[in-house]
Amino acid sequence: MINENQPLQALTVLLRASQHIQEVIRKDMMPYGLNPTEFAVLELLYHKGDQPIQVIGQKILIASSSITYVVDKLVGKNYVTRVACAEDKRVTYASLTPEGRALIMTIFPEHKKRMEEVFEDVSLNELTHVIDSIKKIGYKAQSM
Amino acid sequence: MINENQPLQALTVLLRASQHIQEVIRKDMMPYGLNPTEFAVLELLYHKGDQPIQVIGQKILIASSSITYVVDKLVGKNYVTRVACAEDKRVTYASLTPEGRALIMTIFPEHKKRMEEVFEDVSLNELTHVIDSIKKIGYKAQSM
DNA sequence: TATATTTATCTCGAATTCGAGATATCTAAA
DNA sequence: TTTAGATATCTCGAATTCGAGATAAATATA
Repeated sequence: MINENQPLQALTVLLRASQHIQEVIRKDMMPYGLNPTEFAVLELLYHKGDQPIQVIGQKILIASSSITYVVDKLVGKNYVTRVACAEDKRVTYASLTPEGRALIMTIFPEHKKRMEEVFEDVSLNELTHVIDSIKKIGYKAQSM
Repeated sequence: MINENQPLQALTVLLRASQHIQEVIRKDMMPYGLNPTEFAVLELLYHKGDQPIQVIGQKILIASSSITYVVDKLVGKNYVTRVACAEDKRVTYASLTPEGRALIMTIFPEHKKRMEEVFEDVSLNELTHVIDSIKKIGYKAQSM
């Protein structure tokens, strides 16, 4: 593969790697009865605190109507509650329940280890460069 | 962000970039009435020739039952036909129709240009390293 | 103040993807 | 040859995601 088709090769490699990683996450979450989106929401709330539905959608790149569905699921499993915003009555926060917090505190360290595994064949120095480059690519794509 | 959480940062950056790129592709294909999966199938057939349903699924990482659905859609649009395999009667090939070939021959050069745009902020040398690293990461994830 | 616009969430129906199981065919082993 | 297991495709129902539109609330403008 020479330079001519480098961007297309980069595209393929990038998208396939993402799919494989997402598959790892999907399998890791299955025993907990979570899909990757539900996990992403729990992780967001755990690390960033209560978040408006709207903001969750922006952070994990999912439409607001889809977030409503995911939060419904998590509420049904008693991992999340909806909390009305006092200042702006249009806004509803999603908030971890004690059960939700306990679950994500169990899952997250395992997830972190697994991701260290995924990236273990790439040196720290290499990974730093990769992050820089992929950031540029992501920003560019976002702006298009 | 120091090294402690580098793998998690890499994960986020990688998955988000992929989502943004896929969104670019989705929007680019919309005027042609194709979704990204349908485009991926047409592109595969265009570059690799007729392919068994099964193989298409492996190449674009989609379940065989989903490929059946996608190929049905493309057959309905008259871009693809099913061709029985003479040697192995279990196998059905998907094959581009003249209309399908004409369409992908129109779309593909535009797609290529767009992807060059996506990656234009990263030098060729940089991109070579990125491809190497992401390949390693993808292989690792695939093996887990 | 009254009206128009924007924003946040939700409802609803459609599209896409999946997994489990069915069917037909092929291959290997007894 | 017959049987058992493997393989390729498809059917079906469920899960997930989306976009369009509805509703309520906040904000900006006349």
